[in-house]
Amino acid sequence: MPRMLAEKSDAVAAIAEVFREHGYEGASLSQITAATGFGKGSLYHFFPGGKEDMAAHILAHIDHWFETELFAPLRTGDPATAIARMMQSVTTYFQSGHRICLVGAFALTGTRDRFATPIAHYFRRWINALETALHRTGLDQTQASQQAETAVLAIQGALVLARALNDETVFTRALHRIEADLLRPARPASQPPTGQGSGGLDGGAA
Amino acid sequence: MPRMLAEKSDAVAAIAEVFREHGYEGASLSQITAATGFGKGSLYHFFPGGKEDMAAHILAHIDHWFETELFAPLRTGDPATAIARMMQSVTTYFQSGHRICLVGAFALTGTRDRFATPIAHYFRRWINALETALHRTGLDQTQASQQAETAVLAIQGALVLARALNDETVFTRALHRIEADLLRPARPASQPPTGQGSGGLDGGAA
DNA sequence: CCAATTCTGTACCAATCGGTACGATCAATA
DNA sequence: TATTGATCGTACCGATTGGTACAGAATTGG
Repeated sequence: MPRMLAEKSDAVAAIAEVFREHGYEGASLSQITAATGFGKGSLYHFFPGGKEDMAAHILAHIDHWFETELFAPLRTGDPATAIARMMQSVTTYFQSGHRICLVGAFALTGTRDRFATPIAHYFRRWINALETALHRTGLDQTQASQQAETAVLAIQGALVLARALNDETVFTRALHRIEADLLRPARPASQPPTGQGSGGLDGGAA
Repeated sequence: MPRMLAEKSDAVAAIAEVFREHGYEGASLSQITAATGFGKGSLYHFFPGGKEDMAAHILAHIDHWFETELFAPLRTGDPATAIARMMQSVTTYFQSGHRICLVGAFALTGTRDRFATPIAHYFRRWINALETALHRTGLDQTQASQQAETAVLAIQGALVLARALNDETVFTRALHRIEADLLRPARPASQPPTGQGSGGLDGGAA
């Protein structure tokens, strides 16, 4: 069987950057050919489904990287170490806020409807993995769930705000605070702020 | 002088929704004409600069709305009341997470470079106004600044995550937590955020 | 070596892109 | 009501869109 002259995965990373820059709908094939160095022929050979096929491969690639690099350690490794490693990996991966989260960006436009399943899976697994780690540090299930959701949410917010203000210190400052919150020793059943409770029951999504 | 047959501002709101749906680069003029009901003639009469002109007007409109509805009360009104009102307005404006923040979405793609100034101004003024309110509740300047940045950041993250998971409870849960954090009575001089202290466990981020 | 198969550049397609031109249409004033 | 100038629809422009077709270059197994 003839080996490939070039790797499909070579293109995936380059295309991802085009999507990061212009969004899914805003990215044109000519920009993609320029960024990858591949002609349309090669592109449609690798990705017969066109742009949608490319985006699907990119999301799968991102998902796989986070799974092995972050999620798995959170689920099975030493919790505190895995959490510290997560913050480190996130900082590196997002280049201290200079690089955006493609999954988060996709979630904000109509692109979400096309890729709703992988987008939701990505964040759900991230939150669940972090929740598992927190639970194993001694936090009760409810607090672990809340903290995990809050942390992932804050990372996304940090990416938005750092880019909006064009200030990477916003990102690094936020990540330090998030890490401190996560590694803070478990509090013994702190009383909820009000009787309201904000629907504290588990938020199983649809 | 002939009165206007239709208001420019009528179009602004409709165009904003198109941008929310498809992003700036992904929004086409035909989608805009369909959404507004205006033909290209009217559109280019109102916005001689084309798409970029439209987006600039939209950003100005959003900025003005937030300025009068949120920022001004935060700066001059009763702090606790203004903060509570802010959370209420944010919930309504973003429809509990079903509607995205156009400014935040613009910040994530290359669109940011086109509108860097209004985007940065929007978030900077939001943070500053909230910081002022917090300072007037008794928080010292450093803590007020930190809390304000954290809150605005969390709101943006809540919008991303709620849309990604298609679960509005993520948004409402986050907003309740943010409000509780903001209105929590000032703590007496906890150590500044620069300290990496916390657990003192193995080394933190780079 | 050569054939088989994988890869890749180019030409091409209908459709649509953002934008312009311009005559028709409208409401208000005089 | 006639005039006026803002408002609006439509036809049209060159350029570009996402996508297809296909011949030829590259790379392997035999």
